[in-house]
Amino acid sequence: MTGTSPDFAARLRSAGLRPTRQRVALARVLFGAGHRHVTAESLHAEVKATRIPVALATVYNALNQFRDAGLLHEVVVAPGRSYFDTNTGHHHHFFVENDGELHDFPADKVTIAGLPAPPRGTRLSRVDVVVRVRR
Amino acid sequence: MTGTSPDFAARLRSAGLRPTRQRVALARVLFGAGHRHVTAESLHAEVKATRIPVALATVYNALNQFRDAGLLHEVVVAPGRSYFDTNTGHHHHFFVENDGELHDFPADKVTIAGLPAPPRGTRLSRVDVVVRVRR
DNA sequence: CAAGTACTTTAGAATAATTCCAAAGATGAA
DNA sequence: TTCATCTTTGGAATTATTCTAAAGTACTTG
Repeated sequence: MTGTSPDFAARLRSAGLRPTRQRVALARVLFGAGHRHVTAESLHAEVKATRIPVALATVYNALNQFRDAGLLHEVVVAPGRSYFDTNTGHHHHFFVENDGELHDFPADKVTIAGLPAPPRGTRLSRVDVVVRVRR
Repeated sequence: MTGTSPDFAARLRSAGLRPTRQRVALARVLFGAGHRHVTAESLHAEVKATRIPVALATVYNALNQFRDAGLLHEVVVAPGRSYFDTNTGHHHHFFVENDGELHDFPADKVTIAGLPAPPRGTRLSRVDVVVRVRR
């Protein structure tokens, strides 16, 4: 073999999470290929297909833990729906309003000038740009 | 009197909405003073205080209709919570992550350069910038 | 490697936000 | 006024998410 298959257990461990059977299964689905956008529901459906039993509550737990550990970013674009993005690098989103699709685009070409200073007593956490489009 | 008090009924009518007792009451609360950010729940509480009976379902109906009519903008910043903004002009938001507070800032000073073209088959609807801050 | 402890998972109940529903009520055109 | 149409309403239904307590699993220590 040329490429070593990523060691998800180690990755979880170094994020401070025990590499349990279900967390590893979830990590494999999430981080096994390119960047992904998932909802708890969609991820649950995917992981169930791998024949490893994972409860929906566990998916929610894991997503929140992964996010807290910096393995995922949470993106809120539509009421009542949270997306989790495996791309934790600096980037922004296209959101297709018709069907709820989400696409990344890199932030490195984007310049935002003229932002006002944060309200007093607050410090900047991050700037999210959502470009809403319609079909 | 110098300034005529705004005619909410007329405003609703010209938005294509029947000026019912409850819609007028809601419009009065929403548009009576400066710009507002409300949730269905908070608006419901406010309008109840005016002694005009309005069901929560009606508040949801009205907010959606007002939004569809262009009288309000919907802002989604936190999972499971939608804010409606009476400021329909071009502007962006500060979102204080700790307490869910939302503040407007005008878009006229803000320049965003280097945005990629919308995905094929879509046209731009609008660009939302959310500056997330923490206390 | 046996044990114990702390952390996890689980199913289902609980909560929260929002929408749906069918019946009762209000509005505006004629 | 009359009536057809649009609205409101309370409560049930739905959807997304979190909570809970019991059962299971992982890591540490001896």
